[in-house]
Amino acid sequence: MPTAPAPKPLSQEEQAVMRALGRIMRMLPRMLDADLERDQRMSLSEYQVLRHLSETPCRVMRMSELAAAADMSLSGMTRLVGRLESLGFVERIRCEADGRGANAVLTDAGLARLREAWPSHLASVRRHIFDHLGDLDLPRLAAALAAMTGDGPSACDGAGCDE
Amino acid sequence: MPTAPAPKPLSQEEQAVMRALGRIMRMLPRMLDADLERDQRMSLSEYQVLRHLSETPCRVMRMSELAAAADMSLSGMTRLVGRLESLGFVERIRCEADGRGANAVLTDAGLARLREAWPSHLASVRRHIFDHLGDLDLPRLAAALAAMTGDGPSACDGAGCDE
DNA sequence: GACGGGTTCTTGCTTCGTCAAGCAAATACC
DNA sequence: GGTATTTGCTTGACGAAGCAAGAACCCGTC
Repeated sequence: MPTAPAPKPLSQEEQAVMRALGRIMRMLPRMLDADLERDQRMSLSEYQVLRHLSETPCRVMRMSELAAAADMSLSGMTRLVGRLESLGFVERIRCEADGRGANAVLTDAGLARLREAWPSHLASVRRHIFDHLGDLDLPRLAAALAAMTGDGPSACDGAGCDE
Repeated sequence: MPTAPAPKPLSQEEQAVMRALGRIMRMLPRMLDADLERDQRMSLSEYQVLRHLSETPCRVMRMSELAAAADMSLSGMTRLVGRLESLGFVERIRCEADGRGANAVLTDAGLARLREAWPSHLASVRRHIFDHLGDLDLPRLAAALAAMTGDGPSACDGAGCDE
């Protein structure tokens, strides 16, 4: 719809939400990333990849899975895994069943690195996020946030899902 | 704290919040930006600069103000305003009172462009965000979100503040 | 008046991530 | 089997944004 017919403007309350959301979108990633970079010499995206791999049965994931899990393009993931590979944290091995596919495997060094970075990142998350949230109704907040990205209110609530 | 002493891990509920928050951080900006790019051939950051300028008394802001308002580095803003200037939407004029300073001024063309893009962006915001939020308690949500970026719960709630 | 220290912005370089194009393996169809 | 299409990943070219260093300027002191 190139020239939409002017939907109704945001209410005061909606504007407040947008203002806060804007800051979240722009600053939270940078704050978490900066902490990790400063304390652990690791970028947030690198950390996420290691984490995703570590949470998988055999510490293996296809490149495409990894890209989807990290909400990144495949080419972006190629480069990111390339960096991690050159650091020795990940190995890329061709998929036996499908010669086109590549599996990213978390190495022991990679797992060690993740375990090393984990407390620092956790502290950062607590400091920036949960410390300010008080006694808020977290499930309700999570549902509201999840709704915004199209994830239905359900997804995987109760039990252990993949992350 | 390079090697923090293992703070307590996230609870199930906290993990759910983080998961949702992660997706918000990574996807919301991209979705809003993609919509604006597709429908209006304008990036979200360009839009924000035009909006900030339009909400100011004389459609003028110092570069540094603008950078702070957009949570961007000054150098990033220099380049962004450079682009907008070359499009004719902004003019950069040296500050009379302070020869170092530069004022970014929104041109008539820039204001027109903003007004043109506005409905589309508003629709995008409604579609991606508020349409999924149902009858949620918006002030409470806004407060929770604002808390995460260090903005105290107060800031400027009631009356007309600068944005 | 000019010197030094602190602003304010700009510029050079680097990094990250995207898109578009390419290559190779797999699959579908004849 | 042999050709055509699709899929999975990588590569090339590029844009956006950051940092660090530079340039232009203000201001207080001598």
